[in-house]
Amino acid sequence: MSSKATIVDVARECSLSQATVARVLNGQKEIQVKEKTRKKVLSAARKIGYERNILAANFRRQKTKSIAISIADLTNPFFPELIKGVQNTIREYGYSIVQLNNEWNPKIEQDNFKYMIQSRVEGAIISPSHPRADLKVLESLPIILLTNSDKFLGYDTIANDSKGGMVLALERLFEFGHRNIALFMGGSMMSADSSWRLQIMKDFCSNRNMFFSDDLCIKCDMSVSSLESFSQARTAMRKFLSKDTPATAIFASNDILALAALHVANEIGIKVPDELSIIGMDGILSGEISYPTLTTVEKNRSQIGSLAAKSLIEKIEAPVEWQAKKIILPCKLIERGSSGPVREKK
Amino acid sequence: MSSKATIVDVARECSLSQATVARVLNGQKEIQVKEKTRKKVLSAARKIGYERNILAANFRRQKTKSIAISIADLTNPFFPELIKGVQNTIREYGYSIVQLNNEWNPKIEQDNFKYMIQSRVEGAIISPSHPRADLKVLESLPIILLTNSDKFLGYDTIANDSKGGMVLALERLFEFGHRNIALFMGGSMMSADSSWRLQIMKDFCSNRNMFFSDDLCIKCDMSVSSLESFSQARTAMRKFLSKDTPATAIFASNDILALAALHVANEIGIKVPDELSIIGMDGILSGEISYPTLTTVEKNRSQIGSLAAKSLIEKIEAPVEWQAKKIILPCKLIERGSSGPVREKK
DNA sequence: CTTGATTTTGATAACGTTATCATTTAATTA
DNA sequence: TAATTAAATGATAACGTTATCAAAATCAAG
Repeated sequence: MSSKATIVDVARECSLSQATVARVLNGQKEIQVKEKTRKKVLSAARKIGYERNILAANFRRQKTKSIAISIADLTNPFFPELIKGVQNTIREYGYSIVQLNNEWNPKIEQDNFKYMIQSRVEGAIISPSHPRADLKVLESLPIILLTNSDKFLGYDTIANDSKGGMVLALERLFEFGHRNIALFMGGSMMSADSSWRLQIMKDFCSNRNMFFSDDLCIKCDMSVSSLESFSQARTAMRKFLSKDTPATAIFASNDILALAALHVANEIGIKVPDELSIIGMDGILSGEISYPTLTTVEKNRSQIGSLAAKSLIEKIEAPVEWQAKKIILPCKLIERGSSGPVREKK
Repeated sequence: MSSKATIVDVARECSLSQATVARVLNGQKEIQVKEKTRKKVLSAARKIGYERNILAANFRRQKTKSIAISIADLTNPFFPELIKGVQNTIREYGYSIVQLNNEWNPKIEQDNFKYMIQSRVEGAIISPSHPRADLKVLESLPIILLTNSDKFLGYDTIANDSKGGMVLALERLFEFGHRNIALFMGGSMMSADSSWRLQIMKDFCSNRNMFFSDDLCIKCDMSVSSLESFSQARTAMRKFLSKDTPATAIFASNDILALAALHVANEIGIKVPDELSIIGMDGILSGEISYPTLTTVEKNRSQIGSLAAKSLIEKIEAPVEWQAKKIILPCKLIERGSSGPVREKK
C-alpha cells in the first residue's frame, strides 16, 4: 500500500530509461519526446498505477510552489472570503496554499512562522495577530502583511482605508441631517490601537461645529469570539440608551457592534432607521440578512486577498530588488436599511 | 538566499558527523546523545542559521504527517467551524492540514483528490460535493466522509442526525400548540435529495392527526452563495404569505431560509414569535444575532470536525483491518427568541 | 552514402534528510 | 587492569524525482 509505483517501475515496464519516462510524465511542456514513446510510457504508467510523488519532485527541485497564509481565526467572518480571494488568484499561477491559524496566540503564530520556513513555502500572506507581532523569523521570506498599522515599516502591506471609510459613513450621516452621532468602538488587546477612531470623530465634529463628547462614545471589549463580543456589545448599548442620549445615529467600528446596537434598538422598540440610524463596518453576511439590513462600510475582503496574492507572487518571482509597497484600498459605503434621514423626535 | 544551511554544514561547523547532528536536531526523544555534544551541535546550528528542511525529512521518511480536508466552499458558514474542530484535534497528534476547496465543482474536486494522492497526505476528511461524487481515485487512502447520504456504502461517514433534529423541532412546535406547521425547504442540485424532509413532515402530521398539504410547503432554490439563497428565499416567503396561510409556525431546513422568513415577517409586521414561530436548522452565527434570535436545530460542526479527525487518525494508525463505521450525531434544539406558544389569532 | 546538424533518448549525479549498520568511546564488572 | 557491556558517535545507503550532460538515433543536405 505504502509502496507506490515509481518512475523506475514505469521505466522497467516499458523498457525505456527513467529519464524519458520522467520527461513524459512530469516534464513541463511537450518537449523532446516522440509520440510513439510518449504513448508507450503513458500506457505503462496507467497499467501499473503510477502516481507522481510531488513530495520527491518538490524536494529535488527545491521548490514547493506553495505559499502560506497566516490568520488568527478561520471562524472570524472576515477571513474565509479573504482566503477565497487568495485561492482564486494563485490557482492561475499554479501555487497551492498552506493555511495556518493562530487563535490570536502569538506563540502559535511564531510556531506557524517557523513551520513556514521549515516547510519551504515560497512566500506568505500574513495577518499579524497584533501590532507588534515579531516577524524576524521570516526575514528571508517574501511576505505581504494584511494591516494598515504603521508599526510595520519597510514591509509590503495591503489593507482597506478604514479611516477614509469611517469618514465616508460620517459624511453620509451628516448629509442625512444627523448632528449627534455616537461612536461605538470595540477595544481589544489584539486589534490595532483604535485611538485614531476617536481622533477622526473629534476632527470630523469640530470641522462641522458638531457636538461631541465622551457621552457619545460607547466602548466595549471585543473578545475573540464574535458571539461573545455581540453579547458584550448589547450590554454596552443598553447602558448607553438607558441614559437618554441625544444621539440620532450611531457609527460602529465593526458590524458585530452595529448589529448589537440594532438588536437592542429592536428590543426596546426604537425604530431603525426612523428614530436611529446605524452604520457598521466590514460587510459581513449577518448584516445583509438582519432586519433591517445593515448599512455598512464594506471592506472588500476577496479583493484584498486577490491583490495580496498577486503582489506576493510578483514579489516571489521578482528578479532581485524589490521596492516595498503599501497598498491602501478604498472602502465602499453600502447603503441598506439601517440608515436614513434624521426625523424630528416626538 | 535559496541555499539554506543543511545538516552537513552544521556537522562541518562543529566537527561531528551528520548522523549525530541529525540526532540532536531532528531526532525524536532525547535518546543517545551526550549533553556536551548536544550543546555543541545546537550552538553551531544557531550560528549558521540552520532550519530543518521538512520537505526532505518527509520525503526520506515517506510520511507527511498531514491530512487533507476537502470541502465545497470556505465562505459557506458551515465549514470554518468544522475545520477548526479538525485543526484543534489533529494538532495534538502532530498532523498538519491541507485544506482544499472545490467550489461545488466536481471537476475541481477530482483534481483535488488527485493532488491529495500525489502529495502523499496520509488521510482525508471529505465533504462530497454531491451524492454521487466519485471516490475511486482515493481507494488506497483512509478517508472519512461528512455526509448522511446512504449512497456511500462501505465508507466511514459522520454526520448529524438531520432527520431526528427535524422531528425535535416539530415536536417542540407541537408542544407549543402549533397545529399548522409549514415546511420551508431549499432544494438544490448539489445538496442531497431532500424528499425525506417532506416524508418526515407527512408522517409527523398524520401520526398526530395534523393537517398538512402542499400549500404548507414552501420551496425555493438554494444557490451556491448564501446571500443569493437568502434573496430567493425572501421572495418565496413573500409569495407564501400573500395567500393567507393558516400556518402558525414554520420549520425551515436551514438557517438561511429561516432568517429569510424572519426577515419578511419583520418587514410585513408579523410578530415573531407571537403570531408566527420560526425554527431553523444549522446554528449559524447570523441566527444568534438576528432579531429576534433564531430558534434552531443545531449541528455541532466543531464536534463533527473533531470526531472526524479522531476517527481518521485512528483509521490511519490502525494496524490492518478496519471496520467502516457510520457515526450519526444527535442534533440539539437551541431555543431562542423566534419560537413560542401559539396564540389565538385576532 | 557521408557529413553535419538536430532531435530524441540514456546514464548518472544531485537534493537533505533518516535509518541501518559498524565503530569508537565510556561505563561496569570481575 | 582486562574483559565485558552499554552508550555514544560515525559511515553510508537509501527515498523518487529533476537536471545535466553524453550518447544514440534521426534528419537534411551535399
